[in-house]
Amino acid sequence: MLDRLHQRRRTFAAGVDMVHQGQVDQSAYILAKGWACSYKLLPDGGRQIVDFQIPGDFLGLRSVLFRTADHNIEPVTLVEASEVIITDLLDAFAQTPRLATAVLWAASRDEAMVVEHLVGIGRRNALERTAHYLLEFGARLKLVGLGTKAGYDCPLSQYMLADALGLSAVHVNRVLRQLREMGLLTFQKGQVSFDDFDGLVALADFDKTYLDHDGPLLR
Amino acid sequence: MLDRLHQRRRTFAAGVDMVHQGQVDQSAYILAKGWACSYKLLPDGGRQIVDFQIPGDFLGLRSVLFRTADHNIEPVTLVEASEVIITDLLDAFAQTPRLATAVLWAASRDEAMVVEHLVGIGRRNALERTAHYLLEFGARLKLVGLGTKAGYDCPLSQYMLADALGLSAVHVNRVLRQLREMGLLTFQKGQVSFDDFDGLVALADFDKTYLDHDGPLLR
DNA sequence: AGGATGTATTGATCGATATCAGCATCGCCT
DNA sequence: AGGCGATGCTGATATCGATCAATACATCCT
Repeated sequence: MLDRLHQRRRTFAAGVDMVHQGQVDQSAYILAKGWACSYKLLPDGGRQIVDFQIPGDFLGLRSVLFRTADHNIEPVTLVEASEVIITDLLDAFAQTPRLATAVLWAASRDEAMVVEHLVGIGRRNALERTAHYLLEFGARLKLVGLGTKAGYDCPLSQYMLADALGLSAVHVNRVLRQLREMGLLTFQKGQVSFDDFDGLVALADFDKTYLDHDGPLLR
Repeated sequence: MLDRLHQRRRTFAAGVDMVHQGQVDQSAYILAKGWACSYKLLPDGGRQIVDFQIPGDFLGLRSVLFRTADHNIEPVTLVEASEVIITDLLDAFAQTPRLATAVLWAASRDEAMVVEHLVGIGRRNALERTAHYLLEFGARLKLVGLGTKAGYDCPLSQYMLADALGLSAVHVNRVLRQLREMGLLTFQKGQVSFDDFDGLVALADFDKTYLDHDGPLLR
């Protein structure tokens, strides 16, 4: 059903916003290739990255529901995405009510991730938080076949990681070094390697099941 | 339509969890009276409050969709809430597709609030963050007729505020004092008074429109 | 009345992380 | 080849907010 809603495939260059705050009436997408990030700008020029999107993720749904975007979306790498005409999607709810539940479920999963980041930033220190974040990517990428228990390709710079973790880039660098020296994980040259997966999970208090809730309506 | 889904009215005493992490198959509610909060516990015993719910808010929807709760919900005051049988709700999507859109919209609004808190905790200092939070309550309460531009009743202790803001209770106390001494707002005896609304908005970089997006499907 | 508990308040000290500064490396552009 | 911007890395110092400790004041319980 969802497949029928896919429209033309579009590509976006890295670093050029696909959506920016305040923009109205833009489209939603399903990410096919590459990474993107959604973020908010602050008056002091800083930014907070709210989430990264990887292949398979829905993108821009909230902006469409609100008619005007409340955040920016920027491709981290070259991105390919299929446009979804949202009126078609909403109309489809009438014929396929389960689709509505599925979309609602996907939105809830997104919210759960944001909540997890909120908890991380609010109550975990830089080391735990960074470990948790990189573990989460591992779990998400594995779900779509882009990562293994050993590691994954990660196109993020330390600056982007910092904006996501609420840290300075300098401190991210130190934390990564510390994780490396503790023998837990190595992030170098665009490659994350889990050197001691269980140790990491323990340090970060990572819930290995938190992303594999049952899909929508399985029972 | 939603009204037909309301079931028996239930009351919950302050401080006794309505839902706790890991619990399966519990219900969702619509809050009729009182305040509640959803939070996550951390292994070190600390907690992060993710959001507060006020009358009119949906509560526990995510837990139901996931079948197992990923957070706790605790009444802050004596709470009255109407139970919503979730299978009824999902079934209703078939007859009333707009209901699905409306629920999706409500979920997105919740997510937008969590995102705003994430930005606050990640990139705003304690003063701005506290101001922003208290302004947001003002906006939300005004929407349901429980607050005015001048202020509102707020049953939160400084401890709860601290758990929501990612601060220590001691520091919340100092921040509140500072806001008071700056002539911006007073929070005492369960009463928040905006002494200089515009000054607060400026300090907190508060987007006065961020909660009055058009409702779902207005066009 | 007396004690327990929860909350608000303030001071003193400590520590995690930011900020500033500088250097090294690499790919890209001309 | 040379220059330049982006990124990674490290040291020195500054600052915000945590933590510890103590007091005051309620309310509730006995």
